[in-house]
Amino acid sequence: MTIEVRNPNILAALENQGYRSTLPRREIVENLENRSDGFTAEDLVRDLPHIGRATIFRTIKLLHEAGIICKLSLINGEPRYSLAHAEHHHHTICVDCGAVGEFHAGTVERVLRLIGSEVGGSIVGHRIELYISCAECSRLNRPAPTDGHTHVA
Amino acid sequence: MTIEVRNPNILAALENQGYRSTLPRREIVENLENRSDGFTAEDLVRDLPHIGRATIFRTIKLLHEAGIICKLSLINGEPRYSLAHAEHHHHTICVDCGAVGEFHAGTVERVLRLIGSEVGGSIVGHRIELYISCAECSRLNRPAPTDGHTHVA
DNA sequence: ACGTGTATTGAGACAAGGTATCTTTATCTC
DNA sequence: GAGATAAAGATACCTTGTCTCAATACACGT
Repeated sequence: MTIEVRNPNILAALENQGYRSTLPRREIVENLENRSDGFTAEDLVRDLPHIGRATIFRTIKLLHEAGIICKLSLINGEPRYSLAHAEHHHHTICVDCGAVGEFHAGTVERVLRLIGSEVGGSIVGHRIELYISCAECSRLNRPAPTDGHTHVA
Repeated sequence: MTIEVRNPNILAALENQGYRSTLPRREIVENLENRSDGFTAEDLVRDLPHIGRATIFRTIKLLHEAGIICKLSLINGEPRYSLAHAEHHHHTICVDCGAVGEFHAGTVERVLRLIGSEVGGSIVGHRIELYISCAECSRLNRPAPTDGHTHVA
């Protein structure tokens, strides 16, 4: 059985790190590449029913550790995954349709570094998520309500 | 049975919103006020074994919705809760000891608002978490390693 | 102080997301 | 192709919550 992988870079990256190129991994990577929005582990489980649940989760973890996919959380904390396109970035997440975008802002990084130096100790990392109602959704829907507590910019 | 509540404001806030002041709620609020670090729901379940699990979770949800506690996520996504001290703020979380701090940075808010306007649509909210090794932990431990993927400032 | 309506509780089943274990299978290397 | 070993599949289990429903406890009017 042959699976056509549009972008072999991901598999190559895994192989360079000593991982084997197996059929389930190829199928999962192929499935990932055909997605534009954020997805859940269950999405993959449903799409690839002949692949075991554990393998799906193991592969997601692998890809996450390799920096190939990002794990992000919706406004209510639900997890979502998304293919990483840039090196260092953060995400905009549409609360209505779930579309995920990437952005990078040097200013924000600088300010966080400054804050880190003020509190002492050392900075390990940071997480920034910007929840939006995307252009299309906010045109269609009435303006999305805030939850009253989430930090609205 | 009388429970001494150091800070009656929290209960008052709930009562003002139409909620009853029950014994379990008083006990949970009291327990919360004696904590400085982030805590899990299971911490409360363990500390207050005579209160039902469901009630612990229901009360946490209630307090969260009322803006009295914040829900935040560790670097690996595990949930933690923390008493809110300021109105609008974000958190520093020590990856070694779990200590939670608050900060506010107008610059970051402004930049995020700007980014939101660039992507179109409307901003619903944002989440910012700054993972650190706090002053004490980074003095004791060898410098905390990064996970290689988390966005290091 | 005392019923009474209703919010809340407790117990336990259930759900989502994920990990551990253990046997079998598939890859890679020679 | 054979052999060592990584990885897969099945399944049990874990964590963090949520739902249901009967029993209880608040708060309010009198």
